[in-house]
Amino acid sequence: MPEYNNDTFFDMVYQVVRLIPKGRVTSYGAIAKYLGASRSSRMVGWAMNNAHTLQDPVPAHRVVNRNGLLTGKAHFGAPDAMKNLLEKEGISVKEDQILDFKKIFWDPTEELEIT
DNA sequence: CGATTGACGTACG
DNA sequence: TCGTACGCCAATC
Repeated sequence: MPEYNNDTFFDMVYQVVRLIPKGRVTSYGAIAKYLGASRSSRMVGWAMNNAHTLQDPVPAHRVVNRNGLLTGKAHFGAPDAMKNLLEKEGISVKEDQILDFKKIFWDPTEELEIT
């Protein structure tokens, strides 16, 4: 059974992802950059992978790559699970590509201030 | 314990 | 503009 790995980076990723407002999305790199590890964007993806095992829900469907492409949709079980969740929040998705991505993009480095 | 992989992104040619 | 190479760190093989 998975425990709460409050190491730092991973847990911070989970927290930021949970802070993503409904109907908004962000990118792995944006989160990594917010954490001060812009070059560790891959770890954000790994965090999401581990997030699947967490007890607390993590809206990983609101996290996409820099292109606004649903690269992680394959990890949701169903091919359209991620797309369904996004559209359910009012986000338009076409061919695994988020429409108006630039518009609904939620940048933690701007929306959230580093305390 | 060494090599490979992974939900990415940037740099370089 | 497109394709390839590398970095980053942890988990898995």
